[in-house]
Amino acid sequence: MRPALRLFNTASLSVEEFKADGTVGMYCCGPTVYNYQHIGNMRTYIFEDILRRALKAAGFKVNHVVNITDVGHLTDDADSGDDKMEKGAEREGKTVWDIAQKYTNTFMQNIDALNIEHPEAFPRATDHIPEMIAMVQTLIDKGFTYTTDDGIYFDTAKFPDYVKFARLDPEQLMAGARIDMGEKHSNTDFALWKFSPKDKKRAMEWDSPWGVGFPGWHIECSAMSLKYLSQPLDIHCGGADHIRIHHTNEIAQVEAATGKKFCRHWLHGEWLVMEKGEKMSKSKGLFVTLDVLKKEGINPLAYRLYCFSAHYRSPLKFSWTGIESAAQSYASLKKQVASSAAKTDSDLSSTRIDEVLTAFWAAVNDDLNMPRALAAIWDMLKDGSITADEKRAALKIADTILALDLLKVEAADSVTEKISSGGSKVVFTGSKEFSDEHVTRVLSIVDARKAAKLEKNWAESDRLRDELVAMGVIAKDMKDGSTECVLK
RNA sequence: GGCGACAUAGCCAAGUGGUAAGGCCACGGUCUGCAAAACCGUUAUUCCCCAGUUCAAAUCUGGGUGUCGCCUCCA
Repeated sequence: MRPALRLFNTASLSVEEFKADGTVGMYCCGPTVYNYQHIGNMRTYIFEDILRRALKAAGFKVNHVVNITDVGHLTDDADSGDDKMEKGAEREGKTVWDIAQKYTNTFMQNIDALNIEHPEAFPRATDHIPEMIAMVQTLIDKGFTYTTDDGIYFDTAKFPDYVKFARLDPEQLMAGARIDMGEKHSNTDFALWKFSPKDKKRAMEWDSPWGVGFPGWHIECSAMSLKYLSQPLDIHCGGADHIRIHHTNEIAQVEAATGKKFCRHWLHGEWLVMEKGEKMSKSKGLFVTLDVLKKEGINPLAYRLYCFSAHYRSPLKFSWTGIESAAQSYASLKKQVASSAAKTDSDLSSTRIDEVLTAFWAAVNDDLNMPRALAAIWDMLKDGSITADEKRAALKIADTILALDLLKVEAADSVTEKISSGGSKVVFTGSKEFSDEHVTRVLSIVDARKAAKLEKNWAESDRLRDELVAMGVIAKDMKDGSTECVLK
């Protein structure tokens, strides 16, 4: 018996049993494609992927939508702010459209590398300008807006429930305001449509009933979520930063426009933080991408495992020693699976598998507690009362959530086999690439060491191994007489 | 300035009233000429500090210290 799926809801600040009729409509805030997504962004998508997989495991169908934000929002709320897409284009000497395509592509590559399932829809903001204009028009018609010199604004004073979701105190927000109010009536009012500057043509702008301009920063998610999902949405996710501004504004504009509840269940992922606890952020230039990880020889799935070490609602500290320990953990997990599991798939009763995975499902369904779920997997692997067949079958099921390719045998392409001139078999492993001459030198040292070992000249063979270490090579003597060289 | 979160072993962390999960590292053992790998085992009388509630507190309350986040685009 698996327990019912329980999930934290930001709206109630408590863990609730999740219920839905059949299909779950789920909207997750996606990337703005003006630059690389860093691994902190990826942490949120991994959390949402676990949510998606847990929903499916609990028997729900999922209709999952993730937006691609390819409209340039401003870097700040004042007129002086630059458009991020335009800045990206300027930086790389390309058009904004090229920039959007480039970073959409790398985003897709990244999520694929992390075994993140694709949602049912990936709508792009620029394909939905008419829907956004229609929603703004509705809000205008219903009297929730006012117009200033630079745009059409949502009047939060007309929506008394505005403060409810994030439990805001408008007076206090006012007191802390650091931004230029411009002509806004209230600090919490936000733009629905911005007019293009009169003296400058923007790279991305559209005609509207109110003049040439571009959509405000919150309208796209609202317009697109309502186009692809039925209201109220069952689930809406995003990063923790979205609670106070983005999601609060979304609720206001949607509920004002439709008169109906926007979304039932909200989940927010916490930050990946740097060693001092500061969040990884693009604007601070403090970030690591998946490609950087890969260059350092870290398997993306080791990063996925790293994300499971903390609960999604807790900040997770990132460090290089941390990611290396995750890589180590990932390697040893796969080795355990390979060595302890039987070679063939077996048909075991699902009751028995669920029994073996009791602790695992209890953890997953308890608000996606992946640290506990992983602990359950380690405990299961060490449990002598569970057979190898059962372990393998259980891991296959657990991997529908973990998606760590636990049963997949690694392709041997990172392993190179060479025969030295002395006839020794040398197997090269490891992530670093070495030049041909470097490899040749390693081979000759391996030969020399082998000769020394045959003469039982241990001092010489140890010296030669040290020499290899100095070159960044760890030599292991294998049972079959070959030498494995790990390049570091 | 306002609001909020967090503080658990060397590191990453789970645990929200019943006597400290798990991973990595380290250490010991088996194996090895020695190593490496693998396997087995060990590692927090204690959860930032002080006071309180309770039969019982890492978990609740009050105070203090520290770190971070949000209030501006942001996962």
